[in-house]
Amino acid sequence: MTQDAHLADGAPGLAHPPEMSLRVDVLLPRRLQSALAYTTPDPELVPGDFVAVPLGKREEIGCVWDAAEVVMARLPADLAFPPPKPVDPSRLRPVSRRIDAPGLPETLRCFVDWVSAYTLAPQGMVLAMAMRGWTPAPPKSVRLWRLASPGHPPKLTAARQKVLDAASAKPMSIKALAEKAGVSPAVISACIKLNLLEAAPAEPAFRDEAIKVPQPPTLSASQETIARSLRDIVRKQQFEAILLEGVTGSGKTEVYLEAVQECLTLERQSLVLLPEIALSTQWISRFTRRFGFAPLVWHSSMGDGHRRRVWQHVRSGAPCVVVGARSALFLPFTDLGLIIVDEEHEPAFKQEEGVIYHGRDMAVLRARQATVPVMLVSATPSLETLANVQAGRYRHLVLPDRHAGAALPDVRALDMRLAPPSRGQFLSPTLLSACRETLARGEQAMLFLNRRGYAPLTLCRQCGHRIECPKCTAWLVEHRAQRRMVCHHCEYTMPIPTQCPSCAATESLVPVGPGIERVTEEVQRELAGVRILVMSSDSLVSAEAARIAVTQIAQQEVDLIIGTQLVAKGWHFPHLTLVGVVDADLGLNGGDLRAAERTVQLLQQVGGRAGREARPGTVLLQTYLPDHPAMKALVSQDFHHFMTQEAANRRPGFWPPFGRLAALIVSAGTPESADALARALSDMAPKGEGLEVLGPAPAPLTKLRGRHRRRLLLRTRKGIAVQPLLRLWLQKLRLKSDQKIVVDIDPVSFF
DNA sequence: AGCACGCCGACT
DNA sequence: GTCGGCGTGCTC
Repeated sequence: MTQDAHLADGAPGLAHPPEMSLRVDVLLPRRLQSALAYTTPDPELVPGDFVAVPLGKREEIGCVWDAAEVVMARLPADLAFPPPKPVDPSRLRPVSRRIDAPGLPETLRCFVDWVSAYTLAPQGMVLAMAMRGWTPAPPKSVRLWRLASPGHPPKLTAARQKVLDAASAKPMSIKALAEKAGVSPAVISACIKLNLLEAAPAEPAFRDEAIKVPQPPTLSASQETIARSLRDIVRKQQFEAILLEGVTGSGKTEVYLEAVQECLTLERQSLVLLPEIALSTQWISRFTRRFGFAPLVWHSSMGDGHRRRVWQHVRSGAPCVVVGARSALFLPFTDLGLIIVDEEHEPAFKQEEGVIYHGRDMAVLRARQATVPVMLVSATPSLETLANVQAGRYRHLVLPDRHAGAALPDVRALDMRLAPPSRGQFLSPTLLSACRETLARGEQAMLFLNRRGYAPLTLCRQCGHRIECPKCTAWLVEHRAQRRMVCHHCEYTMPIPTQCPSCAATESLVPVGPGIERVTEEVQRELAGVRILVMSSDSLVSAEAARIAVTQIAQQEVDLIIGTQLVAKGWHFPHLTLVGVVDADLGLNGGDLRAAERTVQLLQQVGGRAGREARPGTVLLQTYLPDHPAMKALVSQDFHHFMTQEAANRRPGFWPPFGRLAALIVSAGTPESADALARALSDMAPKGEGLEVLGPAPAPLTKLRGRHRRRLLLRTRKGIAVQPLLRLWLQKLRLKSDQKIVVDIDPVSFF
């Protein structure tokens, strides 16, 4: 365009005032370390606003972010890091436009900054989690308005009173209200301006279903005492962390739902985190029965429409209860009043991919930033949480006994060295006869084995060859139902070979060890005619399938349940009285720091499925290590004694929670490259008082998905922040194209 | 997502 | 020495 054409457009020509050009930082939901700088003429643009910005040739939606100094100022000193060097002002491009929609609340931006600084994940990746569910153009639905309670009663004209009367029934659109009240839309607008009316949540998803009559539970005296404390805590609206502990079946859920009720009474928002979505079906129906309406459900496999509705509802500040997976922490709550983390000890709260964070720990942080209480709930709390109780940081509330007088199950270890199963079988005679007796009494039994498939290993009897995954250091697991060999660590599968891939011998391949398919076969053989239900991630692929299974069990359409991990969850099976653990030692191998703790937590949870009603339950643990502290703890049911021992084991070495860990997982295309990088890291390792670098060691899965892995572990004393050390350390080296380092702060899994 | 840039192999 | 494929990293 020429100068003349410009003038011809009616521009003020030479008198054109220099366009006021303000600098704004915009964070984009992608792999970006920090916000990018843009310019804008709009002085109204504030942090949190969504904007469209040019990025290369494309246009992207991002969020106006707080200036680097502001971000640094709100991080604690030990998480702060040098701000990125400023870009040349001439390179800045202007923001395309502001998007007219509610932005990200400051509390959520704070949370994003903190999570990014803590986990060392790119800030943009963390923002991406906070923007899931947000779409640039929410479908223009008609805004609905409802009565509000204005601070000061303003002038009420006759017309306005008519509007208020009309609005008292239910939220309505401006047009509908005007018609009903017989006034002009202008009166409605005035009411809105005077805060007599407020926007109702766009789609009140939790009132979608017919509201039924709430059924508040009848609480026992001890439950009521705890419930009263929880309600008091919620009413204070201060940050406080509470451990709510109670054995399986003690009615923890009913009790913490009282806290949720209190939060609803305050007209504020509650967030309940569950470790897995599989759990949510039963939880939702329980909640719905209690409150008469359904909660807002949030997890990663929800559809976009649903997700958008939940996001908008939460953003509107309208009171609600969200139940969800850890990612629900990144919802834009504007009036959060309470966070609950159910089954807080569950390792599933740890996100192991992308942004690696611990849902439980981040929940405590989110609660602190929002100055609201957070309640961690478990029958078998993690050592981390118990240490926080011990240190006086968390309040400890304990539900002493099982609800309705049900007794805790009787737990016995079956020493497999003394009474082994028949050759090629995995169920000891004792366990089998216990199953028979239980079924004969018309009760249900459950066998637990945390191993999918037919057998964990397929071996050639001729040459000793083991069938392995070509991409991972792992055996392929035979899945007879699918007629395939499956790798449990990557997507690799192959047909079941008819001859040995190594020596070509036929009929020489034998299964070694049990998986639940093999146990199922054994039960069919030993307990003929028994109605079996298999519960594993292979057999229950959807929430619907899980729901049907639970109903079948409750209605006694099955006699015996065989399951993996999945059966350990909070299910309530009223007729189940016997739980058999096929291989109680399974989780103890592998040199994991928390192997024993986790075994006790898992098996106690599984055992807790037995005898939840009138008839007493029995738990039988098949073990070759009956003297292991974990087995002894399960038999004596003295969880706290065991955890005291665990603490004593970890304290001298400064293992968590008495010190801090960060894992560096090095991976490369070749073993040599992986070794070289691991050595380079090791050579440049930070040194100093109270810190130690362990490794490099081959990661437990030396090869995973075709990549060769090594592991280093940074262990520091309490009070030494690992993040600045790691930043400096990693800054020093340049990675080759095939090399990668993943940082895992506070690792939970050692794989 | 799309493009620049750099490393490495093949060819004039 | 130079061309060009492809893989990584940057985009403000």
